[in-house]
Amino acid sequence: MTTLSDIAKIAGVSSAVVSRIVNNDKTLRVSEDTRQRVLKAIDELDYTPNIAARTLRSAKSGLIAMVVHDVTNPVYAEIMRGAQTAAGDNDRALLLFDASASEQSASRLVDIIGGSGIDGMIIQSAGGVPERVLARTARQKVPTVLLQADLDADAHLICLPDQRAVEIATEHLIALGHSNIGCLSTARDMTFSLRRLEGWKNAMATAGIDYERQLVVYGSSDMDSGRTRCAELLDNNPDLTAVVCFNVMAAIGAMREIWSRGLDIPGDISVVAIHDVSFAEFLRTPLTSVAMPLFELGKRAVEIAIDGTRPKGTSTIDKAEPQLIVRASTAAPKSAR
Amino acid sequence: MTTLSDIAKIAGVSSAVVSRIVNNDKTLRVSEDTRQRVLKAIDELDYTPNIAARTLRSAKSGLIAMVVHDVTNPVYAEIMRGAQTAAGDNDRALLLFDASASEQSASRLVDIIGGSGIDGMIIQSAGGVPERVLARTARQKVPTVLLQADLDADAHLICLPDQRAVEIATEHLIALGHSNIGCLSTARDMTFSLRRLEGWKNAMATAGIDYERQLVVYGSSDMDSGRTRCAELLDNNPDLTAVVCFNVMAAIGAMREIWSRGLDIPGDISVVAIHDVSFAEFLRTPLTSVAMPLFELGKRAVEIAIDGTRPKGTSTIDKAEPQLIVRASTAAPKSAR
DNA sequence: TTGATTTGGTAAAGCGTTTTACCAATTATT
DNA sequence: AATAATTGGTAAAACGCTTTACCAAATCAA
Repeated sequence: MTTLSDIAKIAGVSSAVVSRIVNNDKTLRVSEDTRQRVLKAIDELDYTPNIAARTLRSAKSGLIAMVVHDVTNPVYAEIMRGAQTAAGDNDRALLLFDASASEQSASRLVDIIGGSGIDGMIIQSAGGVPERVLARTARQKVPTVLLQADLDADAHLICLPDQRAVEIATEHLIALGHSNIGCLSTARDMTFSLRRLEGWKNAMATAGIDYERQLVVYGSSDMDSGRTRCAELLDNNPDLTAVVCFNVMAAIGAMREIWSRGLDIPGDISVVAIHDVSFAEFLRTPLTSVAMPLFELGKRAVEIAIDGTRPKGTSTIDKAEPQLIVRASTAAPKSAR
Repeated sequence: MTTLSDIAKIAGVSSAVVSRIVNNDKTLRVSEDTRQRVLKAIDELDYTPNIAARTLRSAKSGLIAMVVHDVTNPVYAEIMRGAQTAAGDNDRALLLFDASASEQSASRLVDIIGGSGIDGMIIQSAGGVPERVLARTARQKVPTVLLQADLDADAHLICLPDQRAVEIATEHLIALGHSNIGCLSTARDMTFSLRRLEGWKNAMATAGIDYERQLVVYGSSDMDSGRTRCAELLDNNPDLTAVVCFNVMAAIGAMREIWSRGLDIPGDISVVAIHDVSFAEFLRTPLTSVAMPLFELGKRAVEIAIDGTRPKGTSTIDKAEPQLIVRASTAAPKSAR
């Protein structure tokens, strides 16, 4: 491999000069002639700095770890694309960990954190992250950005306008005439679930509708969970006419359960999901959803992770209101027809 | 940070011993007593080897780069999960690059390759990878694994049973009575598209059905492309009664086009897709598909990338036959009813 | 007793950068 | 002409690890 000193030798300077030219050191004074010689040598030998040496010396790897709950969920994929883009734009690369993959994967992550292998960490998967990972990031003072779900950790937190999104979804149902509206929530211990629940309660209260505890069930964000939790919801609430699902994949599972009972959507039950996906329109019943800026969430996460100056705290991505996209899965309840 | 020599000092040995214990060097002879002292110190100080130093010295980073065409496509996400799992199981981590993300991202990748930052490279996105990336991997002799699409590169190639999958799909349509069967292919310059096309031709020929060039259109693997190419297909082949789609997301786009013309699936046109997705069953018309071992593909890619002994060449993942999953999007053509 | 072997380690040379401190020549100032 | 300031660099010390070559002391064989 070509090294700094190879270049230095050819250009007839010390490697210090080459390093400082490569890194664009403004305090370096060098004649234009010398600079050109160095640049020429770099170009001719196609020199690229060795990452490991640079990392060792500078203690900056240029790598950001991203822990995602489940890469196959299109919702999270969109976040990843945002993160990916921001990483590229800021000369970083993304180390991906799927929390639902092997346990080994977490061990590896702990080693990388402990070994000063990353400059920052983004956690999309609060519930699925082993305690030891968090402990390590804390000990190593790795700037950590939590997405959506707060944790008892010294970290940044970026949120979506969760409460507002669910308010919008619920208000939509209420406007259609529903009052028996269930909540297919995500995990109980995630703070974003709670914010969303507030949105539901708020919309219900504002409309003067009484709500009961049994109108809420907690699950995760996949189809299977959506189906089983929705079954509970239906069993416990025979009069239910609508359900707000906190994740679009869970919503698909919920629809499956509804259909499997011979019920019609939206004839018997209206369904609205938080987050939109590209194929929502082409489902058996096109799914009404509330879109949120997922790409932006990923992008901002990276930006915050690499911005050492920003004080820790919570920020919300609320440039735009969540967008209600009305499709066929919501309609007036029978009672209102 | 705790370093090797911190441990050495505490345990009263040289850092060489500590290193060799950490790395589990079988040629090291050391008294059980000493070993325990070292292990104890490591445990107490919570020592983790510095990744950069290790990489610099050993020229092995433990990182594998994975270039994916589009992380939001669930088909590719499944490949990533496989890769992720294998990486964890082999003490590696995955560096993710989305070829459809920023151009900067590719530059960053080139720098990392040039800087000896990765031990291996997996390319899922043959068409989308800039020439300079390939040039760098070649120059750096980074073990490269191509997924599905061959390139003019010195690399491993892993394929799925593409031809067989399309044969199965096409045979299914033929068995239903179709003979006017179109092909919604993926990119023309990808070798897997060609293999799949062979499958179609083969099935057609075996059934004694004439086929014409205009029954094939080439596109990419997203919904938009599926829609526009399917439009061409329908325009050019008024008698078409079925279409085989080489990617499931493109298939959804194709269905959209078919529906938008007021045609019925499968009443007027049958649709079958290569690759299954979790929600295929819940589409407006449940989609008949042929499932292939995507997870396995990702897993094997990592295994091959890190196995330095394996000679370069092509391998196919064909433990199991592609699975035809018959749903509602395929039926007998009108002429046969 | 002597020589050979085994045991249980050690010393030190890199790996390729970055960065700080320093300096010899040249030019400017008085 | 003497001093000061600027120009255009250089030297060398880390960063933390791996690995090769080497060695003193203890044990063993004959």
